[in-house]
Amino acid sequence: MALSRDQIVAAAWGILQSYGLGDLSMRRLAKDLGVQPGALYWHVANKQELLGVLAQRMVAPLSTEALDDAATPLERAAHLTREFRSLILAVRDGAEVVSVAHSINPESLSPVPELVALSTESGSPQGEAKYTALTLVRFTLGSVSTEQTREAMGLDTSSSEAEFTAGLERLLS
Amino acid sequence: MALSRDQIVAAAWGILQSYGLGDLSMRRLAKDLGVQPGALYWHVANKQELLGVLAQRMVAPLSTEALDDAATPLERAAHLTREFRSLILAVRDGAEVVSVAHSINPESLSPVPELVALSTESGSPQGEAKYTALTLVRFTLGSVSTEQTREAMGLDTSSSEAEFTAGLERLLS
DNA sequence: TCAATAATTGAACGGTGTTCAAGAACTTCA
DNA sequence: TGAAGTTCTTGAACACCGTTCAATTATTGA
Repeated sequence: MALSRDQIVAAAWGILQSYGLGDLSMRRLAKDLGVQPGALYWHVANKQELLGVLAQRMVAPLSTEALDDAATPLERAAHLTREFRSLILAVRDGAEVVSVAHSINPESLSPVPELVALSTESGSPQGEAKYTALTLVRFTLGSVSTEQTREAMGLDTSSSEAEFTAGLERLLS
Repeated sequence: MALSRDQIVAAAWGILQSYGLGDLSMRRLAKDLGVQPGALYWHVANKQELLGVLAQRMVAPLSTEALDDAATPLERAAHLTREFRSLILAVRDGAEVVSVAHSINPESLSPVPELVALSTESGSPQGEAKYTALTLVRFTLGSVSTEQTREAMGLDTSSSEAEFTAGLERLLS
């Protein structure tokens, strides 16, 4: 069967999930697909583009997140941020990958647009809402980055969740 | 003259400052010092250890930061966090380097201990103070990481300072 | 069937961190 | 001074990395 872009992305996703960014090389990817490394470059411009796709895939569930209308915008923002943390935490080196994607496109990558909407809905002026969203996302990325670095080094991460929750509460009060 | 650990650190600092983490390879470092790469490993265990020393060097000015007694603890915390941002922002890829060091030793790397002290001084309970400090540092690292990634890609960074200031104010109110 | 297009190979370019036997350069002590 | 011991450096190798590109093979449409 012919190689396809989707196949490459799927294989890359698998390696990232199971072995981490350190093992996700173009050569390893090619070997897993039974192909020479050069073949990948017909379907994908470079490694960074591939990582961008993986980042989008990681946060994709957020845009279809069920928005419980019973909850207040503030509660929904908290829930969305928690969900964001869970999604990137579940993929090895997820924070590193999403961090670059966020940097390139801070205002359009989930959950920033959703958080801006919620913050506006709860009464913030336009500019303020944007700042709130960016602060939430950058704090979360910083936190998960620390947690995953420690995980990769075999250090204790038992306090990570409490630290994240404390920060989230400070930011949403 | 004999090669020394300090000499290696100094040369590494120079490369990081002027050319960034991408150019800071053990081979490049050896070449700059007029030595074979293997020689470095007599003085330094590995590259990561070296980066740890560079991270400490970057935040070192914070521990001797003049603490203006006229200001409130809250104002001093804000000032210290701003200073932290400036220091890592001034070194190329500074956020990336300091982020790893912070992850390995979250509670002893500056400015965390200093921020804990200030937060306690201003009336926070022990546990709360720690959370405040960690949140401030992780938000700052997330912010500067974004800013430096954009810088390295030639993207606009003119809104970075305002975004940081907005987040800082939310966290210290 | 033949030409055009799409996709893949194989090889190379110029790197990377790290290890280690061998040797050189100093020190110490007789 | 000379031998022994320690400290430091070399040179080569190992096992990788992202990316490019001419040549080649598959596939498709006429």
